[in-house]
Amino acid sequence: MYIYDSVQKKKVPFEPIISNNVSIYVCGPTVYDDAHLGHARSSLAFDLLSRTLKAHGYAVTMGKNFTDIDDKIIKKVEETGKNMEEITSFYITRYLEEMAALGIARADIEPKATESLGAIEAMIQTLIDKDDAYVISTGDVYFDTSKDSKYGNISHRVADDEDTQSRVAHTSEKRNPKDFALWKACKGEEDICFDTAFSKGRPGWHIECSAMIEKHFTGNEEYSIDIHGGGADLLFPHHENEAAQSRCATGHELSKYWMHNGFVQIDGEKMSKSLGNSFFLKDALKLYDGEVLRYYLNSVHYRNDFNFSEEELQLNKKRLDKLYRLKKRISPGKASSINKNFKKSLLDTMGDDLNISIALSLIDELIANTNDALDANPKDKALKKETLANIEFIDMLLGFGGKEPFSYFQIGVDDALKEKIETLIAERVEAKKSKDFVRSDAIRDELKAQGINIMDTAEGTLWEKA
RNA sequence: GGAGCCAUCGCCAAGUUGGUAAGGCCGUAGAUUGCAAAUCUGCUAUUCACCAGUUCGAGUCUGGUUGGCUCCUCCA
Repeated sequence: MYIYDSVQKKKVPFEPIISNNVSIYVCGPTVYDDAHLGHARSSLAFDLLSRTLKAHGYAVTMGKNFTDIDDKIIKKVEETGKNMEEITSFYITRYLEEMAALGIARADIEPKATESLGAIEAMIQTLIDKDDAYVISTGDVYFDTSKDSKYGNISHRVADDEDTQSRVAHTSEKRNPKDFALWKACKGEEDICFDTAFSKGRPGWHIECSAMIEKHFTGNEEYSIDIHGGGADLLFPHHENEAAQSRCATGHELSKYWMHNGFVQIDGEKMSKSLGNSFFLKDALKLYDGEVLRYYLNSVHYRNDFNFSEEELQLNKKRLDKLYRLKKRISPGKASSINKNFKKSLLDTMGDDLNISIALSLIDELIANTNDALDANPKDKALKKETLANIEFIDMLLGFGGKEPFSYFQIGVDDALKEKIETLIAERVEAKKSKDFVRSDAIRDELKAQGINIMDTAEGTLWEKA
């Protein structure tokens, strides 16, 4: 299969460092607030990657961290009076619940910064010993970017020391303007800090990921992991710095491939805290089913920016509905074996750097063809069973279409309403029998007013929630 | 100021190595239906922001113009 490597800036054949095994590390969230749609998109992108690799026969080990030591978390501690652990565990739990609602599998390894302090300290000490890092008078530890001749290779930034335009304030004790903090010494007594040989303090953001990767992945003599992922905004400086410190500490490259997902935008602008245009996942999940959100957020290629709109979401729901209508048509039943050509086409297109657009069009084609065949021969049992198997495969590979089809169309309808609907439908069937179309149409309108659409089929009158 | 990405039908969106524009929504004509809905069939970009170049041939390559976004500060 092929993936797009954002360091080489092109689509390249994927060859794992250890045959048939794939190690992926994705930068996870800093747990100081609720996850927004952007977090969802990143998780979704790499979930899709993991599923695709597995479907291609690879054994995948996925790592995704939680940054649970950070300035913003400390700020939250000060604001709320709660302790750090209370805050981080609350948001971690919430994050995992929301990702589960989107059909995202848990990572195999979910390291936290607080649980990786030993590895972090060891890596910093190694760098200090090699003089690739240095301690300044305050106790802060900086990485010396001039010691890494390849610094800049990840983001393709010119490794000059000019950066006169940079908005980063310079610390006078830094050897080079580009040097970044590996360790921040604590300033006051109330600071949350940990003891080390070099100073009392806490880790910088970049070192966490490098240390966690070294702790949990073995890699080979050339690379620590196969694929390092994250949002496009992490390319610089985060991934550049990770790569540099790991290279200097271990003597080999951090990751063989780098993949970055595009942003979720609102009205053409990146969704972010500072712009105040965040759409939180918890709010989105109140309004829409997780599966619909998943389908929608995955409908645009992972590398492209995604302009979120509720209208588009509704249109995408209609597209998903068609899959479920077909499933309704062939349910209940037992799946037989999948259509080989369909499976191959889907695997091939997803294997081409996750070409979801083609994958979705293949599914639309399957739906149309199957409906057509079923129109011609409604009792084609073999086709029904094969289609069920095809849909099972879609669910496994792409993560939608797995629900029981009748319940899919009844999401958000309570039992009382269900009973009322059934009663009205029964009444309408009687009215239709006696050709009382005025009454039957009135019932249909009444249901429609409540967001319930009905359709008369060969199998009887069916209803769905709009 | 520096670096990069993007620009395809009314809307969303595919389009590796250049070879003659997927799919969805909407619209529309029909089949089916008591009428609808659902389903199916047909139609719907000689054209890929603009200008120039390379080529037998470019949405795809090169240069430029315009517009949008992102990174250089925490960020998925």
